[in-house]
Amino acid sequence: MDPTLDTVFAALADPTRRSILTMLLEDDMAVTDVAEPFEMSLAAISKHLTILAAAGLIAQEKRGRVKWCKLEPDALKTASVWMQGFGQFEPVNLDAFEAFLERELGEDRP
Amino acid sequence: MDPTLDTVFAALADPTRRSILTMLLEDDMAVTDVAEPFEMSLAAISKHLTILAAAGLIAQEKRGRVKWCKLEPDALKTASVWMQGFGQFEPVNLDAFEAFLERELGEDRP
DNA sequence: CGAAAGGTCAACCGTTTGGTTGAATATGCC
DNA sequence: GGCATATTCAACCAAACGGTTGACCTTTCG
Repeated sequence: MDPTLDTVFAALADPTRRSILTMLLEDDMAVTDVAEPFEMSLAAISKHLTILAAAGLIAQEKRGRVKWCKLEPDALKTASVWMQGFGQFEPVNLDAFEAFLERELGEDRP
Repeated sequence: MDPTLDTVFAALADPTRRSILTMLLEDDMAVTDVAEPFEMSLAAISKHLTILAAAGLIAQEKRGRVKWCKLEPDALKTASVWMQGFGQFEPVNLDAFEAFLERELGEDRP
């Protein structure tokens, strides 16, 4: 909808929402299944998903009574490009990039 | 200092703070000079700078009565790497990532 | 049909955020 | 010493955030 840098970065600032994105890296999920590993109400997760969708980070499609959530990484591009403007000072760090999948797909989930 | 993804993304979520970072791309600045173009109080800018420093995005060094602020892009690297992890499945974003690497690697050439 | 499952809505609550103002604290300068 | 400059501190405020609960639709299924 209106994925500005504000909304994207604000959406990414919450650990629960980042965990949700990481979960969606593996597969599309229904809202209830997204909520399952978290120790908070379904309504709270529903709100988080709304925020992620408003930021353009996920898309939600209702099929039957189930609402499927899937990753929509385009919104990340805007923010990523913005950040890379500062990257000119960064040394190359492929190690960190490789460590990403290990760390995020491993530890980060509740 | 505790530059987590939480604090980094939260710091980046505010447009004023992103503007400050952009200004600091050009040169190090004193707090008063950072505040000058904004239509808000000096105290407000001082708070923003504290948040940026807590996120590790800037460093502040006091010389005399002037506190100099300089960009500290290392904290961005963590967040950038995190984001790029999502981009790898997206062809469009893959291009951005390749461009990023090309630029970074290009610095070594004469 | 009626009941259960999947989600959202609405109202509420405590905490955080982003801003203000005025006083306070250093530091530099004549 | 005394005054201006640079910056932070403290108290306050409205709005936004992250969560809860209970009521409410919609869809599926026996």
